Amino acid sequence: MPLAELAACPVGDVFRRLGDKWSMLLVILLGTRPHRYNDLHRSIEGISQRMLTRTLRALEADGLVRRTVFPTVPPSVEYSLTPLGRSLLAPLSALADWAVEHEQDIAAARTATA
Amino acid sequence: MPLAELAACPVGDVFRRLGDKWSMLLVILLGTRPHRYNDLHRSIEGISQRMLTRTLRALEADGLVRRTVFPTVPPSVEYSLTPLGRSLLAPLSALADWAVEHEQDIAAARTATA
DNA sequence: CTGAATCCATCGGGATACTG
DNA sequence: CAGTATCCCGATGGATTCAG
Repeated sequence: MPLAELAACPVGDVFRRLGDKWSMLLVILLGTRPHRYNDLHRSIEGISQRMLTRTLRALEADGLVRRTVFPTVPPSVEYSLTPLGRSLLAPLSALADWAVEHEQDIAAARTATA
Repeated sequence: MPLAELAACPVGDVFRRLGDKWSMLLVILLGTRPHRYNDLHRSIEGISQRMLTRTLRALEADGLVRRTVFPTVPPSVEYSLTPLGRSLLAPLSALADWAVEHEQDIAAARTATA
């Protein structure tokens, strides 16, 4: 795999897209099961309504998340991963596993520097 | 793999750390071979001295990058990946491969939305 | 319940100039 | 060569309020 060539390419875009505060968290969470709006709002703990909506809309525009409205009373909206979004779960999990394996290494480096 | 539990954990930290504009680019670039300062500055095309230095320092504090100073005249500084940094290349490549495979999917979703 | 709208603080990040 | 020091701007993101 030509890493040097990949660097300038879409890899950076993907990281910038998912590198914001909540995107990757939402993808992982929606990877477990579909969620409703307030369901997500309660699950995430700390996200504002504004950022939840904005992040969901961005992921929807990227084709990673599907938004399904059920015309009930009161209205109910379900968010789920698209096939593209689900295909992202595998490489995302690889990085998640790395993070878990090495979190104390990073913490150690930080305290050593501090 | 317990995805739901991982979500709240260090995964977010990793993404935020590498999600800035240049970090992941530097890791991939340093994964190919060690580089000197101006070497990186020329290779990256668009990065300012300020951000190059700041990003390198941050990666160094995270224990991902090693900075080696050779006391020559004029001074020469080499940046390379630590073992921890190299261990990150594998999951990073997985995500890079995903980005390359699906870049047209994302582009298609974007134009469909726009 | 599912948002939209507005206001405002913080921060990332670029341009430029200067230094050992 | 390898940085540091300032200045400055736009984007990110939180709090709050309003609405269908």
